[in-house]
Amino acid sequence: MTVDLEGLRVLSTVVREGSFARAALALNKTQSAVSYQVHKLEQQLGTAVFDRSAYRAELTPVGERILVEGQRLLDQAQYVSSLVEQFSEGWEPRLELVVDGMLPSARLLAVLKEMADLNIPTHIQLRVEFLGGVSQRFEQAGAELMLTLVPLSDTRLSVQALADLETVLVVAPEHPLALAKGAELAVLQQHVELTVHDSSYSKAHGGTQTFGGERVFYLSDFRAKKEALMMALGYGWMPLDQVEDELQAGTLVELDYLGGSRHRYTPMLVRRLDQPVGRAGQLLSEKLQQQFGLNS
Amino acid sequence: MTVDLEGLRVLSTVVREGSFARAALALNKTQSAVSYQVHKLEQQLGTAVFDRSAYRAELTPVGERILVEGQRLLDQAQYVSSLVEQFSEGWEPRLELVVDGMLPSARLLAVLKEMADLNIPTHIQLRVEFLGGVSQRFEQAGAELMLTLVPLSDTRLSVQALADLETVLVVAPEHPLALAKGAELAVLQQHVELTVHDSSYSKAHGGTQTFGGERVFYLSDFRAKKEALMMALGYGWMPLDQVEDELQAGTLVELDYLGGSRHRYTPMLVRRLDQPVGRAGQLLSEKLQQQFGLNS
DNA sequence: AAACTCCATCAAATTATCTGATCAAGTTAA
DNA sequence: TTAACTTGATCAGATAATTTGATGGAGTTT
Repeated sequence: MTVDLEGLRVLSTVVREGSFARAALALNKTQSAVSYQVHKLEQQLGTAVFDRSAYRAELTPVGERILVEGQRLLDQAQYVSSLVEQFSEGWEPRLELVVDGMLPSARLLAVLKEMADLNIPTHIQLRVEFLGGVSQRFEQAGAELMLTLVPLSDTRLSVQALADLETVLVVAPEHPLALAKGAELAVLQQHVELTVHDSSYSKAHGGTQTFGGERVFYLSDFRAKKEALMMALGYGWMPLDQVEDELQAGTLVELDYLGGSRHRYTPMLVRRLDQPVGRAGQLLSEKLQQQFGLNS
Repeated sequence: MTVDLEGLRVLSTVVREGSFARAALALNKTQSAVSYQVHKLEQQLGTAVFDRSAYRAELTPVGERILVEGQRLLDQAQYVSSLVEQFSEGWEPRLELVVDGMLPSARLLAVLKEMADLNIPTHIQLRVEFLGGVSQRFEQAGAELMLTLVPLSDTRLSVQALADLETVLVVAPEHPLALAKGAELAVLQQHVELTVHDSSYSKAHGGTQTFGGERVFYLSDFRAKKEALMMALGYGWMPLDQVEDELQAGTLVELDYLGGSRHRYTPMLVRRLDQPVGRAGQLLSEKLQQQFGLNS
């Protein structure tokens, strides 16, 4: 009841060549084999594809439409076959990159767009995790690459440090801590800290928990965290590039904390040494290093 | 060298069912037939799709990707088959509508969008022509429907008059004719008239020609004509709805012409009586009548 | 009118695919 | 740990699908 590709291929050739006989020639078949395939296709569809009442067979309206859709089908089939060829040329079928959500997403997306524009056969999967969640996911999901902020020492991994990333301790201007001068840790602990939690553990997403005596509020990502900060729910660390506009506009202010209100992280591009890197992985690594800059 | 659908169907079933044997059961085949198809597919692709080194066969990375692309292929094949079913339920494979470019295109597009949203299997082709070109195209291309402004009397056609359409004679305010009061035809003829020409004849697109002593400038469509009018290249008739904004803003002004600066056309929805109307044609007719309104 | 080209059709030959049986290897359950 | 199963491969023979090659009627070209 369903079509097969050979029938469609023959249909397409007949239309292109203009007659059954010439299509047969083009396909290295006999004319009767072409006739057979056309009949088979018509039987599968349950409708006439050609009108043979005249001298030369002509497409019926349905036939015209089947031809168009069938061509798409043939092209797609061709693509599936060509995929494998590209895989054997070093392009990997899948490439998974795990990144820390603290990293500037605009840069990441720019890199991914560049990759997409190159029309690479590789499916690139991006996963966003936080802190420890990054390397955990990297291990467990068998991802090829990760961009993590947590240092690790595993001799089976290749680690390439990228340009530093700065974080700032911020609060809303109307929050009591905004006025504090040279606040100590004890002062901070009297208020709610907002934290983006490792998403694999964040079952209690958005719920308040007591943790080591401090009051911590867990959020799913930095977008939610920024909103919570601006609503003066608490204080917290934010990547500098994600709050630059707010600091400028004064909708968020930098905390005056004795322990230092700025902190540097070093993003690291990590891949496995025991697994060969495909062409897409290689390319992605280069583009990431270029976009994020090498550690100076 | 290229894949066939049966192999992909089997691949898909094996993955869904979890083993060759259970796939065989689901497909009403024997286990060895499934094995045969998988081998065939792998040979066609030139790569292993399953890794059989362990107890149960597992997809290779390439296999996973082939599965995904193959599924798309199978869905598309299913769609091609289902198309024919819908055609036999009264939906025509193609529907061509020829319209006069003077008609308000926003309304037309609204109707076409409504049709598209209904997810109809019919391919709707819209052709824009002008005046006589509309019925010419209707005849020659064998279109199913037309919206024309030129009255015709053919007993083999069904003609349904729609709500009138008004045109205005306009010029740019800086054009000499803008100041003319009660201009006669002879006065008009001293200036260049801008006309949208029947596109099938408009080889001399955009060129000036002498025609019956009058100087006429031919343009390809009303968008170009409006621009030319605003640049004060000449005077001409425009559909009221396409220049309402400009008349309001004063970037175009209505000519004071003795013969009358306004003219009414009656758009007519025409179809052939000798050909049955498909469901899409029926639906489109109704929506056009609804959108453009019946003649009062 | 003669020579072609169009496509259909049919029996026979050729392939492609499936069956059914058997096997080695790995898993499960008692 | 053995006995009973399951997993997928393989092979010869059976069956089904496709192709060939020959023929014919109808329409075209020269």
